Amino acid sequence: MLRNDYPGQICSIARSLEVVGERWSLLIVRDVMNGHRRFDQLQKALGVARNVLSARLQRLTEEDILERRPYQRNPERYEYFLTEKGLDLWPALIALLNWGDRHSPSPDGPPMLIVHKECGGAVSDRGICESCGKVLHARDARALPGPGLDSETEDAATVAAR
Amino acid sequence: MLRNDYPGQICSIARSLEVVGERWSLLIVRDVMNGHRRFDQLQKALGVARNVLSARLQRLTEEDILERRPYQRNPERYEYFLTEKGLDLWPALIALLNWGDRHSPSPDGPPMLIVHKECGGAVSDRGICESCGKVLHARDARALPGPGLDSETEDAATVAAR
DNA sequence: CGACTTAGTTGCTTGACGCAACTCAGTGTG
DNA sequence: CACACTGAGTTGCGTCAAGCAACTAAGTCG
Repeated sequence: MLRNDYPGQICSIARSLEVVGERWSLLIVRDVMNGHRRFDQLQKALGVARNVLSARLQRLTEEDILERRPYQRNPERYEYFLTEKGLDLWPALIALLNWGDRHSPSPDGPPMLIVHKECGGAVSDRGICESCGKVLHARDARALPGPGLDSETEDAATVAAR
Repeated sequence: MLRNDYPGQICSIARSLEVVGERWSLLIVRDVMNGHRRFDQLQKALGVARNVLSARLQRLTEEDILERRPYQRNPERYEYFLTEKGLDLWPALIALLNWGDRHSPSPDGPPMLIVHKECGGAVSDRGICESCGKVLHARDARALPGPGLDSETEDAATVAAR
């Protein structure tokens, strides 16, 4: 049992945070959503310590949020994918993203935009397309670099936009 | 500067987590939403160490998520209230709550139910009333103890339901 | 043959958290 | 008057998690 539990808490929020409330966990989920799938890719994108990344990937895999699939043999190499449970974290990520944009705005606008793949509309804080009104899910949306992203971080942006 | 930052991250999710991603922060916000306003009340409800609670309340106040107001003098005693910024975390909390209910269900059903004050309808994972369809905010909803709450924790439930 | 790649693991250090005890100002009780 | 109690913290100490750097393992490339 890891230490990040909340003993005595019966609420589902607490139960969720036991799993995804650990430092880096949600950012790992976000990056896997944005197309980062391999250990080194995630490590470089996040700047997280390798041992911590290793521990988180293991925990997230155990919790059925990520799935570890081999993509080659000799030597065995693995990629990480989101399960349905992992993809279902999308509304929470969107809520946090919009909260950040609204209350700690960067001077030039949001660093990352989320748009509805189908119609290109902006996505609201509730994960709803503001142009067509549909309630969206992780697969319906795409992240694009926003105006608040300064030039020195362009490479990170282009990776994230894939 | 506290350690819980994510250097090199430009994303708003990371910026949000710098503030509310610390252990206990979101649970404190949840409890203040549910009517806990005083130090000892929060400490007992959460079971968090007093020094940690003290540090979190200070940080959340600095970040303008909570507001500290005196409710008596001699000796000075304070209560904590949510600011608009704090109340705006509601969609994120609802998303996490619903994710927990969906993916790590307790045997007897959810331990806590969120309902629309006005019409009593259930609240969806997007913070939308399932009976009247309105997009809700923190003040429009109320938490009630759910069927998954076992008898031994009834006192916590009644407090949370206020 | 040595350098590079990928995916980790190991060892060490620092810092955050948990726990218990203490403070401080005032109130209530015998 | 002495003593216990309340509320809101603060202090000190030990432990566990996170950061950092170096190392391993299996295979590929030049």
